Amino acid sequence: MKASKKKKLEAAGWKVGSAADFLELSDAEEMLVNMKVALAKKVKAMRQEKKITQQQLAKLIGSSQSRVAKLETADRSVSMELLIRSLLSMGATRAQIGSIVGTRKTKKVAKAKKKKALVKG
Amino acid sequence: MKASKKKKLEAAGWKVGSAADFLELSDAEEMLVNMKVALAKKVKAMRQEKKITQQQLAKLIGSSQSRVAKLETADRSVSMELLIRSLLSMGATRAQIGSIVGTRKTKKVAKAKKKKALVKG
DNA sequence: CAACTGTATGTCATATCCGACATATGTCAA
DNA sequence: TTGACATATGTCGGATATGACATACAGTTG
Repeated sequence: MKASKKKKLEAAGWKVGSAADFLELSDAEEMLVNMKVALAKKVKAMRQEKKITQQQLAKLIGSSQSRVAKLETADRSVSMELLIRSLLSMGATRAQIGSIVGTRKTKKVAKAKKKKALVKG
Repeated sequence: MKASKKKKLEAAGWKVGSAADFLELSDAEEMLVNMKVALAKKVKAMRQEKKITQQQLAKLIGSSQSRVAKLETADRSVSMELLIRSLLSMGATRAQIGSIVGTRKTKKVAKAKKKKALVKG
């Protein structure tokens, strides 16, 4: 978080910690979730492009249809690892995956959510 | 795997399956490992650039020195998730991480390892 | 309507990953 | 040498992710 913003928030009565504080963590957490959602969408897109069912993809990656469904909906029980493994198994290149990971989709709601996450001091 | 290469291998007496075969999986696995190693190196590089100890980084990400050590050596017990989370906690951008994920480091040993992984038919 | 296909959701036992701790190794200075 | 500090390695109980299964839901076809 920028120092100017932090000062403003503190002046408004918000409790803002240091380095490992709530906000920073939630920032990282949010980015992680966004990455997962982006990867999940790619899994679904690639599968549909290949015209195969979740069942078939499941077999391809040695898993089950239900887990593939969770993968594509970015369920909280799925790891980054499995998402990437799935993409690789469908033939995605590291460059493609890197592009997804590195491309931030601008979201308008971000700010509102962030404010909610703050703790009134 | 390219069709030409597959044909060659089969002619030489190697058993080569289809889509979900051993080779493809081990390819994905190898890429995954390579990604992890690249991310691990970045964790170490960023930490050293910030001139902080593993202990301090551990505190920053809510972990322990031993786990940070494993992180930086790409121990098999560390997940992609934790690697990325650590980078984000140190202030890495999605673009930076995406670049690491997407950049393949050419390795000469790859071919030899691949041949070893084949199953004589 | 029923029957079928594809996808989503909930649950569970087990496998994997986690932080934490002890301890080893390595380096440098007193 | 001893001590202090940074990093690596092994282990362990608890937390989380896993594949598998049942089942619900949504289309489509007959």
